[in-house]
Amino acid sequence: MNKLWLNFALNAPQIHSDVDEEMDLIHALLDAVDIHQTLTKNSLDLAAAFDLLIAAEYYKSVVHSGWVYCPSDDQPLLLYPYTNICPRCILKGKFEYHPANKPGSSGIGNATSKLLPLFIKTLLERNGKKVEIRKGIEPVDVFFIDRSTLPVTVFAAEIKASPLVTLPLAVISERMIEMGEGDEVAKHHSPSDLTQLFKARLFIYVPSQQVENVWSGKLYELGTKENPNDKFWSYRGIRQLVADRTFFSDYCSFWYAAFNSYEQKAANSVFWFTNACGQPVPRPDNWKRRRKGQGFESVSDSKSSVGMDRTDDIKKGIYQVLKISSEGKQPFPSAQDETSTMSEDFNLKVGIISNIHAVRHFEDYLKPLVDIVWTRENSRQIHTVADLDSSKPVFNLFDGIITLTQTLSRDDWVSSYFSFS
DNA sequence: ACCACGGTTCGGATTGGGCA
DNA sequence: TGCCCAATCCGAACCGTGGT
Repeated sequence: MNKLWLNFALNAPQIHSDVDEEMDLIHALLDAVDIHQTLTKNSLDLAAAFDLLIAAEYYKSVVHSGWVYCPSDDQPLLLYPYTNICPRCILKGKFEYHPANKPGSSGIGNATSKLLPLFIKTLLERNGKKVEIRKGIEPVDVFFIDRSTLPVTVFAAEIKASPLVTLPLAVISERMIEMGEGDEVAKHHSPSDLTQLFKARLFIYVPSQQVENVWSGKLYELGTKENPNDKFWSYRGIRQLVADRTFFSDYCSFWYAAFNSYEQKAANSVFWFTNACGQPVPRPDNWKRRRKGQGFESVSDSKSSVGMDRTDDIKKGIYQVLKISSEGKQPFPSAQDETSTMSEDFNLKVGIISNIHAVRHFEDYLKPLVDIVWTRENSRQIHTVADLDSSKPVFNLFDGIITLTQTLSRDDWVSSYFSFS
């Protein structure tokens, strides 16, 4: 039963980016947000920008397989989608199944739980705050440390990060033909390898609204992945792209629409680009069945939810903050602890950090809990606060839930420190 | 250096609640 | 009642860490 994590919070290793490309992209994204936000004043820009950072991470692992050949329009494309459909056909209202290209769980978890703290740190620093982020241990993911207060304030955070959308990659293809009944015919919509991946001109496919609810894809050039070891091609590409105001403005318009449809489960074709969009409606006759059972594939499973919106994750997060608070804010006195000297005195705050607030599940899963305060008391005779020793401290279940889209705070320090604008 | 361990995310399988 | 889908349960794959 040690509380090492508490004693070493101030001395834990600092989190830093070991590659320039990451910090370069973060700054470029925040520059783009600054410029765009002065025009639109839309509070979603930060979260939209963060999705591009995750996208850069996803695009790292693009491979030759997993592309879909889409012959429609005058320009055939090979597309590399991140939900289970052809992204171009869906904009015409047609569900054309093709498996999504989510990278494996392993690397991505680590990357995002580092990228979100770095993104927030950079953001706060650009607003003139001094920020230290340190690697948490045991139940804590990351510590945010504010040394401008006395005593020092330490925010112990549980991190949950997951993108709303990852836009498909695209390459321009020549029109393909195949053998039909003894004659060559135009190749139809089908899975295909991109045999010339390296040095191919890779684009991001951005849905752009023509007229009310009519969308069509625009291609923005990202650049090239030079060879298998070219890990940061997408970081370079997106950094250059976001300097283009047209791109960022188009992208944000799309992202707002996607966010709205995610929130309302609206009947909008860009809805099908968002994670956790569920089953296609109406389901086409030839829609793919699941491997087992009589169910059908989804476009994107409700489990692959957005931000902190996965139900399992909310529950896990609440347990974590409760455990951290209980151990950290009101330590059990024990002989062992008396002898161990706390390296420094600090004020502990506890909360959850995510890219996007719990849009769908706040009402059912979080709202009933937000106003809970607690204390530890082993008497069974407590029925009102008056039964408690009046000097007994009482704590918040969490001091804040900080996300790029919305901050829920129950603490003055949290409110002022994590104000993003 | 190696290994065992626990933590991460993702996604397949199962459960169960709401609705026709 | 039976069907459908989101919620939940659980395991795979993988990573970092701490002990030997």
